Amino acid sequence: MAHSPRRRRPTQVDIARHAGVSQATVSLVISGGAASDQIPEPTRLAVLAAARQLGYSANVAARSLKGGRNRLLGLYTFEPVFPTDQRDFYYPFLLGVEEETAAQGYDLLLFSSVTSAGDRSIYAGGANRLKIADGCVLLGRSVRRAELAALIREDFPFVFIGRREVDDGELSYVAADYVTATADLVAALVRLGHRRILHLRAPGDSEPTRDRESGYRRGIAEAGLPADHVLIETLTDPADLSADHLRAWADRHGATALLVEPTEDTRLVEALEDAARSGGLRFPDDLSLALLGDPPSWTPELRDWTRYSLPRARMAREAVGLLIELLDDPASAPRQLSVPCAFVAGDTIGPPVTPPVPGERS
Amino acid sequence: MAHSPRRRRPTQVDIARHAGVSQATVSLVISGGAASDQIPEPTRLAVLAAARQLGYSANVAARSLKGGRNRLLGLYTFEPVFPTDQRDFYYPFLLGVEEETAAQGYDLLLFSSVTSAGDRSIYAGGANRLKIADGCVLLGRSVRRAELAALIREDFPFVFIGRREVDDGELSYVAADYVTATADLVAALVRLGHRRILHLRAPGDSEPTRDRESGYRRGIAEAGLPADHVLIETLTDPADLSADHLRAWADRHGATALLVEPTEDTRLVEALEDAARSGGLRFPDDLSLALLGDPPSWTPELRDWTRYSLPRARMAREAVGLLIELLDDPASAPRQLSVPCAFVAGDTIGPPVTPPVPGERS
DNA sequence: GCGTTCAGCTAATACGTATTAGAGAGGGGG
DNA sequence: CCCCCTCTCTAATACGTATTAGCTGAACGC
Repeated sequence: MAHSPRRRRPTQVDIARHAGVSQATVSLVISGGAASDQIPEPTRLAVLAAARQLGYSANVAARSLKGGRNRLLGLYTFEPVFPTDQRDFYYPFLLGVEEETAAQGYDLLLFSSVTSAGDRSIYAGGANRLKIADGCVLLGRSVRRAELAALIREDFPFVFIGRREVDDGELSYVAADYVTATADLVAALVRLGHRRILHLRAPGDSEPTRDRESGYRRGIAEAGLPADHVLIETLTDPADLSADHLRAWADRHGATALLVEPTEDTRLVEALEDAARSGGLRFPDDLSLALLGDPPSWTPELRDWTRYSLPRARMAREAVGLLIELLDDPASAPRQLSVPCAFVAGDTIGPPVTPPVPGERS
Repeated sequence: MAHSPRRRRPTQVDIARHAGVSQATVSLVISGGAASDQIPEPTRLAVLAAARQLGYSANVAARSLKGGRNRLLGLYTFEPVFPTDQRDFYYPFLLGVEEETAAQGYDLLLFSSVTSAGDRSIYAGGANRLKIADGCVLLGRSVRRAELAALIREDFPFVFIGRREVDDGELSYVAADYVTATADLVAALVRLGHRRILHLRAPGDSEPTRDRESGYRRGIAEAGLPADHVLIETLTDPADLSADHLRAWADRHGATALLVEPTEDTRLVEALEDAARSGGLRFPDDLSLALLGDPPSWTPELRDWTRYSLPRARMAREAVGLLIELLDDPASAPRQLSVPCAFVAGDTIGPPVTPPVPGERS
């Protein structure tokens, strides 16, 4: 079968010609929700019939150029989400965003393309790609602050999943309350009798890491423990989580419990599983250990880690809801939402086994 | 902080005024890769300086309005993919589509919104929603043929993942070769000594189901078995897969092996697991059983089913590649790709245990 | 018969960019 | 002095839609 050269997409002008009306009328019928009432039924039907017959669909570019809406929400991630071992971490967010977007009657645009320069940037080719969407949900740890600031300057509506700060102004976000959740975890350990609790934090100073540290410090302070009980180490490489290494760290600080900030990939928890299995380190028999967040995988874990759990799907849905509120009221100021983390009791903490260092406050 | 009323973004006109040139010159400098050489250095630099100073970024909508393309590929699924237990089945497709789309420098638009009418239709509001994208990958079992036909009539570029047929013309698809894979599975069973092999097929007559049945029939025929050895039952409800029911079916047909077409949700395989566990039915000790496709979950299975496996990620990537070829050469005819399934040996088939029915051809 | 009102439509325009034809200046060759 | 060429830049236009001001004809009141 000979294949016809691709026809030009029908425009409102084509429909107008076909239905014997003007382009303006077509526009009113097709998209003018309010003004559409003023068009009498016969005309409306004629236009719609012509539209259907010609296979019309609006040109997004033209529509958004004009300032109209596309009923498109974007999802932009600062890290590649899909084909890595990080996907298990990000997938629940994606799920939530997708679900709520659909529920609100929007379609979802995944900004995934890497530019020719190999640069995964919002501003590619001097243009803000996100602008095709009405608004955007942002996600990811390795934020490029400059781009965030530029988005704010441009007044582009977006919501970050996770607390983010920029010098140049406020932004909207939906964040998990790491501070309270971490402080609560410290309190739980103190109640069990722990006094020296080591916090293994991630390198860098992204907000999630900072918030966990704040929560840890607050927990220590609220337990009435002295300042020299603030024990923090930075975990640069998950490979350092060998059983021997963990024991050495605990001994050095006299710690009986560990609070570990998990990574978004699978390596950290795998290292822990390995320390327990082949390293002979038992939780909580030798050491209490709690995770400051979810193990990355959403598949059943080998261990039931004591931890708190981010309500990822809920955060995502809230973010979409917030974004749509921003869209509906463009004059509104940036807003911040905080959602609590869920405590998961697990089975990796218990009473301290190493006796407290002599001379320590009870 | 008071929030400024949304500022107007600087445009090329603003830059032009600022730099004392025309808008056309600005356009040439900013985006005219080739023509940019013809602009003398001082002018170029002046324009770029002005652009930087004003914080210019190009308006995508305007750009793509002019050019026609949005560098957007769509993904439309005929069933809701995300929030159901079908997601494990569809997720690998999504993964592959996303990956290849990104690799090709496109962004991915997920058509997920349900229209106001509650109708999950391509044609909503008298318009073809898909047209927002340059082209579209389609996916799903419960195809609405009429819509497919309409897409073909409109010359909208799309590729289906899975073999589909429409009366009105040809369409492009990337399909798994169910026929060969199923025939091969029959041959494997025959080699083990099976003669009476029961095929449990899904209800309905979608292409995947038809292809599996064709493969089954071909396998029986190629093994030189007579026509009365073609044993087919339709499995309406996965709950019918109880151990008792399976035994009854096998007895009625004198079958020693079962070929089961899996569903896209988790119920079927769960029923099988259950038949084995609480129903005391052992594979392959009591009965050989192979799946005509993947168990739905991509998480580790309890049983290692003998089966063939669709190369879902690869099919998805091929579909995207094919779609982009269609876009690059609009005059090209629809194309069909077939990819082989991978045989997974598993541990649920073995020699027949019930002795062959007397009088049967060896 | 004249003004008024109203429904039902259209003409015109703006949105920001890319592209093309060509204007204007300057110079060199005949 | 004229022709032609090059170099640098600009005016004009198209892209498809949304929106607004306003046109037309009919109905109505007085």
